[in-house]
Amino acid sequence: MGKVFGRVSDGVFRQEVPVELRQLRYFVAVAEERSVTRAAARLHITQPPLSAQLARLEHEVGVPLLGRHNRGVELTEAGEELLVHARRLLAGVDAATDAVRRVGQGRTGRLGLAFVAASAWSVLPPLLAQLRADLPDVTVDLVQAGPDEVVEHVRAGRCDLGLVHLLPQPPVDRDLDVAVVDREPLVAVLPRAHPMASGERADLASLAAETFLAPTRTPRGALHPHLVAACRLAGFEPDVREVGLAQTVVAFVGAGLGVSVLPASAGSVCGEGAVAVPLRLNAPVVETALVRRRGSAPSPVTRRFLRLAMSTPEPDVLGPALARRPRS
Amino acid sequence: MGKVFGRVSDGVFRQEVPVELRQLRYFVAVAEERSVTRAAARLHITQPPLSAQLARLEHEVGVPLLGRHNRGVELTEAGEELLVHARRLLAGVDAATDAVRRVGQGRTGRLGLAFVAASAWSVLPPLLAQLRADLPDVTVDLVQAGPDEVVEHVRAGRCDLGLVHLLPQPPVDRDLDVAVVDREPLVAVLPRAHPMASGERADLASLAAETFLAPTRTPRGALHPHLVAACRLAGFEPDVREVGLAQTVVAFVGAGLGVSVLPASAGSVCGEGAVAVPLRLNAPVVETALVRRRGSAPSPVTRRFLRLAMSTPEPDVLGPALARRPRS
DNA sequence: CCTTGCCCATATGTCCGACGTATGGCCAGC
DNA sequence: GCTGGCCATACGTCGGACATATGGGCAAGG
Repeated sequence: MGKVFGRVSDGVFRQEVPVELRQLRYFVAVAEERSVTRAAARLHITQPPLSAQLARLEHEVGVPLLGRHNRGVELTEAGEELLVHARRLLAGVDAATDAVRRVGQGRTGRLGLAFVAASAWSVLPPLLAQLRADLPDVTVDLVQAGPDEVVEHVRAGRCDLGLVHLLPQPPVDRDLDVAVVDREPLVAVLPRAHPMASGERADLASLAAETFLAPTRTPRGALHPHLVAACRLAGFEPDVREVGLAQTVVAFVGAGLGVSVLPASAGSVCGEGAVAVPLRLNAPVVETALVRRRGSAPSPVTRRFLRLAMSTPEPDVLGPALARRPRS
Repeated sequence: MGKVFGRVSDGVFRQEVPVELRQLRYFVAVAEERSVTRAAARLHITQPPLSAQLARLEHEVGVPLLGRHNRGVELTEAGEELLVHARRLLAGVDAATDAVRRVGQGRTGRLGLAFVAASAWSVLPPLLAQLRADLPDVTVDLVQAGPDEVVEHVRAGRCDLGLVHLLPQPPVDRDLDVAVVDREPLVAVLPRAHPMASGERADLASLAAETFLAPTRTPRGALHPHLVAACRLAGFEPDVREVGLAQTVVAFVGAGLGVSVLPASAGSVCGEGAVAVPLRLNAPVVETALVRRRGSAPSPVTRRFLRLAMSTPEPDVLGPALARRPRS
């Protein structure tokens, strides 16, 4: 063991042979078995290489760790000290790999999610509930914003995902990935006192003379174009008045200021004064989608969340949603 | 690298390839350099094996840790997580080896030390002071006891070391190691009013008629036999009265109950009524020694303390003490 | 006292894996 | 389109980790 050259005094000839985890694992086994032979059996190796690793470890640390007898080995004080540290370190390695694995699998982490207000009526709550149930260690940073701001947040990387309604003819965004997570038919939103409010189905064409209330028109705002498109499909050009958010539209309809055409989920917030009535035929569909910046790879949490959103059967008025694009 | 059989999907074929510290060290270097090539240079290896180790680590953890570009690499979220853990673990390994080394070198630990009361006047205080100065992280468990109990504590392994006076003709203890740490001449202890108390030197023979006070006689008690031996050397058999500990002897002498012969250090506790006077000639010497059980190897702290005690020039009335038995 | 048994250390051969050299592919910048 | 930088792959080499075989030392038992 002792080299012919070099003093035995500690520190000399410590030629940078770092400690390895294998040695710590072996040492713990030997310490627990109080025997090299039994430890070797437990480690599924033979005794000589285990002895060699122990000698190596002792050389690296620079102090004897084991007292050898003919009945086995005993720990020196330094060995007892090392045993405590080694157990802690090995447990730390396991915990670390677990933590890293969890992050890598998206089971731990943060998700920045921008969404338009209207989605809080429909897809967002069940999505978040599912997320909390499946991935309790994922923190969601929610940002409510208008449609344009949502897309801008995603483009700028400030949010991982955005939740918006798609336009009737969605533009091709080269830099965005789009995944539809919900489809809703449009419905007529009428004052409770309206003659058509009590009917099973509403005939859009017969509303042609009414004042139509719509959310504010913006480049990415989809509800306004959907309203206009629905009216045109029914054969007339609506008299549109912009009043802000969809929820404001519903409130104004309730106040008798006009009628509107909105996604079906708007019916859940109609309150006292307004009612939602399905359209008689050819009800256009509004798609709600998650958008993601395409440039960089999605974070593990993002991937996981997307998988969740695509695999979850959404409450879909039309029927089972088509899960698009299982993986890129 | 990939075997012909087995899917590439993660998790399959995780055939128990544990993470090694080398990989963590490499990974930290790469993470810090944000470049495999630069990290390889820093690690004094070439780039390909470093890439291989990284791939191996990623395979073992099961999730990608690095995003590769043509300008270098970037950490994934899992990589960032691992970086934190890896730094902590590597620092933990260094701290652990340091701690173990300290224990192994006796720079940290506990020392059980039994001692006789009289040694607290002479060798013990400077020894403890030296210990606190040189090895501040060593805790000393002090046990004061009679000579027999001290030896018994050491024999039973309850104390690492014992500090006792040696008998005039010390018995050969097969199972004990003895290291003399101090030599003191015997002195006469006289009442201040005693005719001989004012002299430079005391003539023991002329005290032959006095009552001699001595510590209680026990098998290992050395002071009583030393007193008797000194008197016999002076040519008379003393009239001895046992009164307990050496400090009691001094107090009784001060009270005028008799005279005594004790190690020179007794003079430092004589107080008002008693004085210590060197003997005229042939003053016998009392040796104070550390005793240790021979059976088992001494603990690192014990070794270190013994080295300290042997190397320290003790305040020796005779002159430089002979350091006996540097190592067994 | 000698034998037996157990356990750890040493010697030696084999093989995997860590490393080095050479090379290819990919992407940015000129 | 060419160049340069960077990472991955291919392949040969060598050290080290492991297995087999053997030696030595101590305790228990004859």
